[in-house]
Amino acid sequence: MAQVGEGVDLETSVGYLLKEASSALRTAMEDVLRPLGMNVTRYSCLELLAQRPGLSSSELARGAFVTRQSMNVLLQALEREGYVTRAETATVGKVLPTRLTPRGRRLLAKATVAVRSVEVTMLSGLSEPQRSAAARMLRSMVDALHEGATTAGAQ
Amino acid sequence: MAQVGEGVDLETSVGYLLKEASSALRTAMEDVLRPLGMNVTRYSCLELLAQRPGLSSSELARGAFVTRQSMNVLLQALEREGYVTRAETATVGKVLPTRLTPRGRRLLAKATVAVRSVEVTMLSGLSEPQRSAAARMLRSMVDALHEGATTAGAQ
DNA sequence: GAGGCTATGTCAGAATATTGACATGGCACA
DNA sequence: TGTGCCATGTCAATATTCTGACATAGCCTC
Repeated sequence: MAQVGEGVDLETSVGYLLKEASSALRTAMEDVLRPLGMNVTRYSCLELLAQRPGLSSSELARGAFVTRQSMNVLLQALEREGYVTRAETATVGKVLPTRLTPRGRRLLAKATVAVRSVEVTMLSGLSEPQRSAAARMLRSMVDALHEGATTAGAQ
Repeated sequence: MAQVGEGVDLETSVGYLLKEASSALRTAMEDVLRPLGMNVTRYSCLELLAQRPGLSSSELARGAFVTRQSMNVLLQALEREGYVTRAETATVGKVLPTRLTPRGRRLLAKATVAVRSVEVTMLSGLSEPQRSAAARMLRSMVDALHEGATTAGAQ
Protein backbone atom coordinates (compact mmCIF):
# COMPACT_ATOMS: atom_id res chain seq x y z
CA MET A 1 0.00 0.00 0.00
CA ALA A 2 1.01 3.64 -0.27
CA GLN A 3 3.27 5.06 2.38
CA VAL A 4 1.57 8.08 3.90
CA GLY A 5 3.91 11.03 3.80
CA GLU A 6 6.24 9.46 1.29
CA GLY A 7 4.49 9.72 -2.05
CA VAL A 8 6.20 10.06 -5.41
CA ASP A 9 9.63 11.57 -5.85
CA LEU A 10 8.74 14.49 -8.06
CA GLU A 11 12.31 15.24 -9.03
CA THR A 12 12.80 11.95 -10.87
CA SER A 13 9.20 11.12 -11.81
CA VAL A 14 8.77 10.82 -15.57
CA GLY A 15 5.20 12.08 -15.17
CA TYR A 16 6.34 15.20 -13.38
CA LEU A 17 9.13 15.81 -15.89
CA LEU A 18 6.65 15.37 -18.70
CA LYS A 19 4.43 18.01 -17.19
CA GLU A 20 7.38 20.28 -16.56
CA ALA A 21 8.65 19.95 -20.13
CA SER A 22 5.21 20.49 -21.58
CA SER A 23 4.71 23.55 -19.41
CA ALA A 24 8.06 25.01 -20.40
CA LEU A 25 7.35 24.36 -24.08
CA ARG A 26 3.92 25.95 -23.83
CA THR A 27 5.27 29.03 -22.08
CA ALA A 28 8.07 29.43 -24.64
CA MET A 29 5.58 29.07 -27.50
CA GLU A 30 3.16 31.56 -25.97
CA ASP A 31 6.01 34.04 -25.60
CA VAL A 32 6.95 33.93 -29.28
CA LEU A 33 3.36 33.75 -30.52
CA ARG A 34 2.01 36.66 -28.45
CA PRO A 35 3.65 39.35 -30.64
CA LEU A 36 1.79 37.81 -33.59
CA GLY A 37 -1.57 37.97 -31.81
CA MET A 38 -1.60 34.19 -31.53
CA ASN A 39 -1.61 31.56 -28.83
CA VAL A 40 -0.76 27.87 -28.86
CA THR A 41 -4.27 26.65 -29.56
CA ARG A 42 -4.75 29.05 -32.46
CA TYR A 43 -1.41 28.04 -33.91
CA SER A 44 -2.23 24.35 -33.58
CA CYS A 45 -5.49 24.91 -35.37
CA LEU A 46 -3.87 26.72 -38.29
CA GLU A 47 -1.07 24.18 -38.55
CA LEU A 48 -3.57 21.33 -38.65
CA LEU A 49 -5.55 23.06 -41.39
CA ALA A 50 -2.41 23.60 -43.45
CA GLN A 51 -1.54 19.92 -43.33
CA ARG A 52 -5.05 18.63 -43.77
CA PRO A 53 -7.36 21.16 -45.43
CA GLY A 54 -11.07 20.66 -44.96
CA LEU A 55 -10.88 19.31 -41.43
CA SER A 56 -14.04 19.60 -39.33
CA SER A 57 -14.26 21.46 -36.06
CA SER A 58 -14.38 18.23 -34.08
CA GLU A 59 -11.34 16.83 -35.85
CA LEU A 60 -9.45 20.05 -35.22
CA ALA A 61 -10.41 19.85 -31.56
CA ARG A 62 -8.98 16.37 -31.23
CA GLY A 63 -5.79 17.41 -32.99
CA ALA A 64 -5.35 20.42 -30.72
CA PHE A 65 -6.33 18.52 -27.55
CA VAL A 66 -9.29 20.69 -26.62
CA THR A 67 -13.03 20.05 -26.61
CA ARG A 68 -15.02 20.64 -29.78
CA GLN A 69 -16.86 23.43 -27.99
CA SER A 70 -13.62 25.28 -27.34
CA MET A 71 -12.51 24.77 -30.91
CA ASN A 72 -15.81 26.14 -32.10
CA VAL A 73 -15.40 29.52 -30.41
CA LEU A 74 -11.81 29.61 -31.62
CA LEU A 75 -12.91 28.94 -35.19
CA GLN A 76 -15.56 31.64 -34.99
CA ALA A 77 -12.88 34.14 -33.98
CA LEU A 78 -10.50 32.99 -36.71
CA GLU A 79 -13.27 33.23 -39.30
CA ARG A 80 -14.29 36.68 -38.08
CA GLU A 81 -10.68 37.81 -38.46
CA GLY A 82 -10.44 36.37 -41.95
CA TYR A 83 -7.92 33.60 -41.34
CA VAL A 84 -10.20 30.66 -42.16
CA THR A 85 -13.40 29.98 -44.07
CA ARG A 86 -16.06 27.43 -43.24
CA ALA A 87 -18.56 25.90 -45.61
CA GLU A 88 -22.08 27.21 -44.92
CA THR A 89 -23.76 23.91 -45.67
CA ALA A 90 -22.66 20.43 -44.75
CA THR A 91 -21.56 18.22 -47.63
CA VAL A 92 -21.87 15.08 -45.57
CA GLY A 93 -23.53 14.72 -42.19
CA LYS A 94 -23.28 17.90 -40.16
CA VAL A 95 -19.60 18.40 -40.92
CA LEU A 96 -18.63 21.93 -41.96
CA PRO A 97 -15.18 21.69 -43.59
CA THR A 98 -12.75 24.50 -42.72
CA ARG A 99 -9.91 25.89 -44.83
CA LEU A 100 -7.17 28.48 -44.50
CA THR A 101 -7.48 31.74 -46.39
CA PRO A 102 -4.39 33.29 -48.02
CA ARG A 103 -4.28 35.63 -45.06
CA GLY A 104 -4.35 32.65 -42.72
CA ARG A 105 -1.50 31.05 -44.62
CA ARG A 106 0.58 34.20 -44.27
CA LEU A 107 -0.04 34.34 -40.54
CA LEU A 108 0.80 30.67 -40.18
CA ALA A 109 4.06 31.16 -42.07
CA LYS A 110 5.21 33.74 -39.55
CA ALA A 111 4.08 31.66 -36.61
CA THR A 112 5.81 28.56 -37.95
CA VAL A 113 9.16 30.33 -38.05
CA ALA A 114 8.75 31.39 -34.42
CA VAL A 115 7.57 28.00 -33.22
CA ARG A 116 10.28 26.15 -35.10
CA SER A 117 12.94 28.21 -33.38
CA VAL A 118 11.50 27.21 -30.02
CA GLU A 119 11.61 23.54 -30.94
CA VAL A 120 15.17 23.89 -32.17
CA THR A 121 16.11 25.41 -28.83
CA MET A 122 14.34 22.66 -26.94
CA LEU A 123 16.17 19.92 -28.83
CA SER A 124 19.55 21.64 -28.90
CA GLY A 125 20.97 19.37 -26.20
CA LEU A 126 19.95 16.13 -27.90
CA SER A 127 21.58 14.22 -30.74
CA GLU A 128 19.56 13.02 -33.71
CA PRO A 129 19.32 9.44 -32.41
CA GLN A 130 18.23 10.81 -29.04
CA ARG A 131 15.48 12.86 -30.70
CA SER A 132 14.19 9.80 -32.50
CA ALA A 133 14.34 7.83 -29.27
CA ALA A 134 12.46 10.57 -27.44
CA ALA A 135 9.75 10.56 -30.11
CA ARG A 136 9.39 6.77 -29.88
CA MET A 137 9.16 6.81 -26.11
CA LEU A 138 6.58 9.59 -26.07
CA ARG A 139 4.55 7.67 -28.63
CA SER A 140 4.78 4.59 -26.43
CA MET A 141 3.49 6.54 -23.43
CA VAL A 142 0.59 7.98 -25.39
CA ASP A 143 -0.42 4.58 -26.71
CA ALA A 144 -0.14 2.97 -23.28
CA LEU A 145 -2.32 5.63 -21.69
CA HIS A 146 -4.96 5.31 -24.40
CA GLU A 147 -4.82 1.54 -24.08
CA GLY A 148 -5.19 1.74 -20.32
CA ALA A 149 -8.12 4.13 -20.58
CA THR A 150 -10.06 1.95 -23.00
CA THR A 151 -9.48 -1.26 -21.07
CA ALA A 152 -10.37 0.45 -17.79
CA GLY A 153 -13.49 1.95 -19.35
CA ALA A 154 -14.58 -1.39 -20.79
CA GLN A 155 -14.51 -3.22 -17.49
CA MET B 1 13.42 30.24 -44.55
CA ALA B 2 10.07 28.66 -43.77
CA GLN B 3 8.18 27.09 -46.64
CA VAL B 4 4.69 28.55 -46.78
CA GLY B 5 2.15 25.77 -46.79
CA GLU B 6 4.57 23.16 -45.62
CA GLY B 7 5.06 23.78 -41.92
CA VAL B 8 5.96 21.19 -39.33
CA ASP B 9 5.17 17.53 -39.64
CA LEU B 10 2.97 17.10 -36.59
CA GLU B 11 3.12 13.33 -36.64
CA THR B 12 6.85 13.18 -35.94
CA SER B 13 7.39 16.52 -34.18
CA VAL B 14 8.78 16.02 -30.70
CA GLY B 15 6.96 19.16 -29.61
CA TYR B 16 3.63 17.84 -30.77
CA LEU B 17 4.28 14.43 -29.24
CA LEU B 18 5.21 16.11 -25.99
CA LYS B 19 1.93 17.97 -25.97
CA GLU B 20 0.05 14.83 -26.89
CA ALA B 21 1.68 12.79 -24.13
CA SER B 22 1.12 15.50 -21.56
CA SER B 23 -2.50 15.81 -22.60
CA ALA B 24 -3.04 12.06 -22.38
CA LEU B 25 -1.38 11.93 -18.97
CA ARG B 26 -3.44 14.82 -17.69
CA THR B 27 -6.68 13.27 -18.91
CA ALA B 28 -5.82 9.90 -17.37
CA MET B 29 -4.95 11.54 -14.07
CA GLU B 30 -8.12 13.62 -14.03
CA ASP B 31 -10.13 10.47 -14.64
CA VAL B 32 -8.72 8.66 -11.62
CA LEU B 33 -8.70 11.74 -9.40
CA ARG B 34 -12.28 12.85 -10.09
CA PRO B 35 -13.86 10.10 -7.93
CA LEU B 36 -11.76 11.47 -5.05
CA GLY B 37 -12.98 15.02 -5.59
CA MET B 38 -9.53 16.01 -6.80
CA ASN B 39 -7.90 17.32 -9.94
CA VAL B 40 -4.32 17.40 -11.13
CA THR B 41 -3.46 20.80 -9.72
CA ARG B 42 -4.88 19.95 -6.29
CA TYR B 43 -2.97 16.69 -6.29
CA SER B 44 0.26 18.42 -7.29
CA CYS B 45 -0.21 20.90 -4.48
CA LEU B 46 -0.74 18.20 -1.85
CA GLU B 47 2.16 16.13 -3.16
CA LEU B 48 4.48 19.12 -3.01
CA LEU B 49 3.40 19.88 0.55
CA ALA B 50 4.03 16.28 1.59
CA GLN B 51 7.57 16.37 0.28
CA ARG B 52 8.40 19.86 1.46
CA PRO B 53 6.18 21.00 4.34
CA GLY B 54 5.93 24.71 4.94
CA LEU B 55 6.12 25.76 1.30
CA SER B 56 4.70 29.19 0.44
CA SER B 57 1.91 29.78 -2.04
CA SER B 58 4.31 31.16 -4.61
CA GLU B 59 6.63 28.20 -4.27
CA LEU B 60 3.72 25.81 -4.63
CA ALA B 61 2.62 27.68 -7.73
CA ARG B 62 6.00 27.25 -9.37
CA GLY B 63 6.05 23.56 -8.49
CA ALA B 64 2.60 23.00 -9.92
CA PHE B 65 3.23 25.17 -13.02
CA VAL B 66 0.45 27.66 -12.37
CA THR B 67 0.48 31.32 -11.38
CA ARG B 68 0.59 32.26 -7.72
CA GLN B 69 -2.87 33.78 -8.10
CA SER B 70 -4.30 30.45 -9.22
CA MET B 71 -2.54 28.63 -6.42
CA ASN B 72 -3.98 31.11 -3.97
CA VAL B 73 -7.58 30.30 -4.86
CA LEU B 74 -6.73 26.63 -4.75
CA LEU B 75 -5.16 26.94 -1.32
CA GLN B 76 -8.17 28.83 0.00
CA ALA B 77 -10.41 25.98 -1.12
CA LEU B 78 -8.10 23.32 0.35
CA GLU B 79 -7.95 25.24 3.64
CA ARG B 80 -11.73 25.68 3.73
CA GLU B 81 -12.11 21.93 3.24
CA GLY B 82 -9.62 21.19 6.00
CA TYR B 83 -6.85 19.60 3.95
CA VAL B 84 -4.18 22.22 4.65
CA THR B 85 -3.45 24.93 7.20
CA ARG B 86 -1.73 28.23 6.61
CA ALA B 87 0.04 30.35 9.19
CA GLU B 88 -1.94 33.50 9.98
CA THR B 89 1.11 35.69 10.35
CA ALA B 90 4.27 35.70 8.29
CA THR B 91 7.40 34.48 10.07
CA VAL B 92 9.65 36.02 7.46
CA GLY B 93 8.72 38.52 4.78
CA LYS B 94 5.15 38.05 3.62
CA VAL B 95 5.47 34.29 3.31
CA LEU B 96 2.63 32.28 4.85
CA PRO B 97 3.89 28.68 5.20
CA THR B 98 1.37 25.96 4.39
CA ARG B 99 1.17 22.44 5.79
CA LEU B 100 -0.93 19.33 5.30
CA THR B 101 -3.47 18.38 7.95
CA PRO B 102 -3.92 14.69 8.89
CA ARG B 103 -7.02 14.78 6.73
CA GLY B 104 -4.98 16.15 3.85
CA ARG B 105 -2.45 13.36 4.30
CA ARG B 106 -5.20 10.75 4.14
CA LEU B 107 -6.59 12.24 0.95
CA LEU B 108 -3.15 12.42 -0.59
CA ALA B 109 -2.50 8.76 0.26
CA LYS B 110 -5.55 7.70 -1.75
CA ALA B 111 -4.70 10.01 -4.61
CA THR B 112 -1.12 8.80 -4.73
CA VAL B 113 -2.24 5.22 -5.25
CA ALA B 114 -4.43 6.26 -8.16
CA VAL B 115 -1.83 8.48 -9.76
CA ARG B 116 0.92 5.91 -9.37
CA SER B 117 -1.18 3.37 -11.27
CA VAL B 118 -1.52 5.83 -14.13
CA GLU B 119 2.22 6.36 -14.29
CA VAL B 120 2.82 2.61 -14.21
CA THR B 121 0.46 2.24 -17.16
CA MET B 122 2.16 5.04 -19.03
CA LEU B 123 5.61 3.48 -18.62
CA SER B 124 4.51 -0.10 -19.19
CA GLY B 125 5.97 -0.20 -22.69
CA LEU B 126 9.40 1.07 -21.67
CA SER B 127 12.33 -0.75 -20.10
CA GLU B 128 14.11 0.64 -17.07
CA PRO B 129 17.02 2.04 -19.13
CA GLN B 130 14.50 3.63 -21.47
CA ARG B 131 12.71 5.28 -18.56
CA SER B 132 15.97 6.74 -17.30
CA ALA B 133 16.79 7.92 -20.79
CA ALA B 134 13.36 9.52 -21.14
CA ALA B 135 13.84 11.35 -17.86
CA ARG B 136 17.26 12.63 -18.93
CA MET B 137 15.97 13.85 -22.29
CA LEU B 138 12.99 15.61 -20.77
CA ARG B 139 15.31 17.28 -18.28
CA SER B 140 17.53 18.38 -21.17
CA MET B 141 14.54 19.91 -22.98
CA VAL B 142 13.39 21.78 -19.89
CA ASP B 143 16.85 23.18 -19.26
CA ALA B 144 17.31 24.20 -22.88
CA LEU B 145 13.97 26.02 -22.93
CA HIS B 146 14.76 27.86 -19.71
CA GLU B 147 18.20 28.72 -21.02
CA GLY B 148 16.77 30.00 -24.27
CA ALA B 149 14.16 32.08 -22.48
CA THR B 150 16.67 33.80 -20.21
CA THR B 151 19.13 34.54 -22.99
CA ALA B 152 16.36 35.79 -25.26
CA GLY B 153 14.95 37.91 -22.46
CA ALA B 154 18.35 39.38 -21.64
CA GLN B 155 19.07 40.57 -25.15
C1' DG C 1 19.40 55.76 6.73
C1' DA C 2 17.67 56.33 1.61
C1' DG C 3 16.77 54.38 -2.67
C1' DG C 4 16.35 50.61 -5.93
C1' DC C 5 15.31 45.85 -6.70
C1' DT C 6 12.97 41.60 -6.04
C1' DA C 7 9.52 38.49 -4.13
C1' DT C 8 5.18 37.66 -1.88
C1' DG C 9 0.19 37.97 -1.06
C1' DT C 10 -3.95 39.77 -2.71
C1' DC C 11 -7.82 41.98 -5.40
C1' DA C 12 -10.31 42.64 -9.71
C1' DG C 13 -11.34 41.75 -14.47
C1' DA C 14 -10.88 39.16 -18.61
C1' DA C 15 -9.72 35.31 -21.33
C1' DT C 16 -9.95 30.52 -21.93
C1' DA C 17 -11.66 25.89 -21.42
C1' DT C 18 -14.82 22.58 -19.59
C1' DT C 19 -19.17 20.09 -18.50
C1' DG C 20 -23.93 19.33 -19.61
C1' DA C 21 -27.53 19.27 -22.80
C1' DC C 22 -30.06 19.16 -27.19
C1' DA C 23 -31.24 18.47 -32.18
C1' DT C 24 -29.77 16.53 -36.35
C1' DG C 25 -27.53 13.53 -39.90
C1' DG C 26 -25.34 9.16 -41.20
C1' DC C 27 -24.63 4.12 -40.36
C1' DA C 28 -25.35 -0.64 -38.99
C1' DC C 29 -28.51 -4.13 -38.24
C1' DA C 30 -32.50 -6.64 -37.48
C1' DT D 1 -38.55 0.21 -42.76
C1' DG D 2 -37.24 1.63 -38.42
C1' DT D 3 -34.60 1.38 -34.48
C1' DG D 4 -30.47 2.00 -31.85
C1' DC D 5 -26.07 4.07 -31.88
C1' DC D 6 -22.52 7.36 -32.70
C1' DA D 7 -20.59 11.77 -34.32
C1' DT D 8 -21.21 16.58 -35.26
C1' DG D 9 -22.51 21.40 -34.41
C1' DT D 10 -24.28 24.44 -31.17
C1' DC D 11 -26.15 26.83 -26.96
C1' DA D 12 -25.83 27.80 -22.08
C1' DA D 13 -23.68 27.74 -17.63
C1' DT D 14 -19.80 26.86 -14.96
C1' DA D 15 -14.97 26.39 -13.72
C1' DT D 16 -10.37 27.36 -14.11
C1' DT D 17 -6.57 30.08 -15.19
C1' DC D 18 -4.33 34.16 -16.59
C1' DT D 19 -3.04 39.22 -16.95
C1' DG D 20 -2.71 43.55 -14.70
C1' DA D 21 -2.23 46.10 -10.70
C1' DC D 22 -1.15 47.39 -5.90
C1' DA D 23 0.89 47.37 -1.17
C1' DT D 24 4.25 45.40 1.69
C1' DA D 25 8.57 43.03 3.40
C1' DG D 26 13.34 41.77 2.85
C1' DC D 27 17.87 42.57 0.66
C1' DC D 28 21.55 45.07 -1.37
C1' DT D 29 24.11 49.17 -2.38
C1' DC D 30 25.45 53.60 -1.64
